[in-house]
Amino acid sequence: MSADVISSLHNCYAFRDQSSEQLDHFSGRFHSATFNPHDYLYREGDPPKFAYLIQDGEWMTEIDHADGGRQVAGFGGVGELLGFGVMGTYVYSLKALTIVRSLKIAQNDFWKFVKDYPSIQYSLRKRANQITLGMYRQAAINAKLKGHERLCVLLQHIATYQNSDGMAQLNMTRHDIGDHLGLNVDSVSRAFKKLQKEKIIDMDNSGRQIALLDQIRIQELASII
Amino acid sequence: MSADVISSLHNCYAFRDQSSEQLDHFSGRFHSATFNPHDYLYREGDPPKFAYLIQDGEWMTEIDHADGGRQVAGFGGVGELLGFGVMGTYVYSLKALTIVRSLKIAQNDFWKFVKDYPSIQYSLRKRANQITLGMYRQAAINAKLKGHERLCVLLQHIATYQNSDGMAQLNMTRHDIGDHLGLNVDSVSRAFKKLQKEKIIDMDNSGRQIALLDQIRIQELASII
DNA sequence: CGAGGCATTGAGTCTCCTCAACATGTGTGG
DNA sequence: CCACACATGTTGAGGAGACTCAATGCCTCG
Repeated sequence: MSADVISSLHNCYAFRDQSSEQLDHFSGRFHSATFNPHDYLYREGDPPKFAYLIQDGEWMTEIDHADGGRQVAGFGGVGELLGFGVMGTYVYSLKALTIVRSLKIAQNDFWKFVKDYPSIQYSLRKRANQITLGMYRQAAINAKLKGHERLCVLLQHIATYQNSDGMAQLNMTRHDIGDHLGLNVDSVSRAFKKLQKEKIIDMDNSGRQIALLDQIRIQELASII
Repeated sequence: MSADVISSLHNCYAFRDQSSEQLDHFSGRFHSATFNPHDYLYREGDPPKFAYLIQDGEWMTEIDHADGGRQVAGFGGVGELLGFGVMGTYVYSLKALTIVRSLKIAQNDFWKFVKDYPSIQYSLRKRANQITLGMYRQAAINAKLKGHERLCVLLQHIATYQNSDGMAQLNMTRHDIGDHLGLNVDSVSRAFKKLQKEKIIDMDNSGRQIALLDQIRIQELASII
């Protein structure tokens, strides 16, 4: 039971450098939490109670705008640590796309953990830098690439975190994809159709199961050139 | 002399909570550095030697892409602390737009400072969160707004950090602006022209001095709605 | 004076958005 | 069990906005 927790912590970038003994001291502070598809782990604006370590499943982060518009910040999978910001409230919502198994830890316990083992600080800062860089990249992607090219970037990303060779299982809607890539639903649909016509991808009838037929071409289209 | 350093540190978000005695311990580690317009304080990819606190002047941060393309991450002014990332190299270049007066501190000294006064950690994390949120916002702006609307967002930002009521002095080129907003030079020029024709802004002959004639309308256009 | 960087402007083209119609699947209430 | 609302997705027509390409003017610097 605790061994499962420790093994999950070891697989997270933040705690990778801690010894099993160190993790053992804190493993009792983590508690399992499971969510169904479309559940929110937390919502933008709520006071931050817990940080979450994703053990299994897929999720998306979203930020609402005043008018009902929405920015989908990102999609992700296993091993990410989320919700430990320092802004007084959660700054984005975290939503389950599939069944999500997670370990949650109270903010106070989390920061005590970090304080006791300062090397975690370094890992957190490093990850924060990577995420910020990723957003610079996304801003450039949305600004410079065409719709079907942006889609290639996303398909590569999904195939990577799903670790499923040459396949991408889309657990989000076309609307979600559009809000991430800065396209409307119609344009997302047309972008898929274009890649399919050019035999770069193939789709099943549901439109949710994508075969990446020509990964070299996908890589080319996804490059910021 | 040292009083000048301490006063500058006090005006920076990261050191605002430190006592004058605490700052005094470290003020000797900061050294003045002045840069001319178009100078780089540091370049993307270089090993990080110093962190910089901007005392005076304006700057921009940029990230190069493989092909010669470029993402301008942002423009800014006085009081910002830059270059203390943890990625092994600087992740973006920092370029002076005007004459820039700064205080630089060696990375080792900076992190020793932070270690001695952990509340600085908190400020740094908070600021990092704000910057990441700002990039989410920029991604949404570039994805959803029209050219002249994006320009309004930028003009508001510049007027804010220049703290010059109803005016914006553009110390960057149209090309820089385009690389920030995801537009090409021509489109930037047309966006200015459009705002000018609609009497929302006025420009001098140089095109570098912008009067914000209708700030209410600018606010409306800049809103993500 | 000439070269090069910066900025503007016009013509033509392409991408994406808007709006509308339509298909499919799911859940709810009569 | 059927009728219906609703969410999701696809497709087409028309138009707005941004890009490409080219020409031109201004300014600075050697």
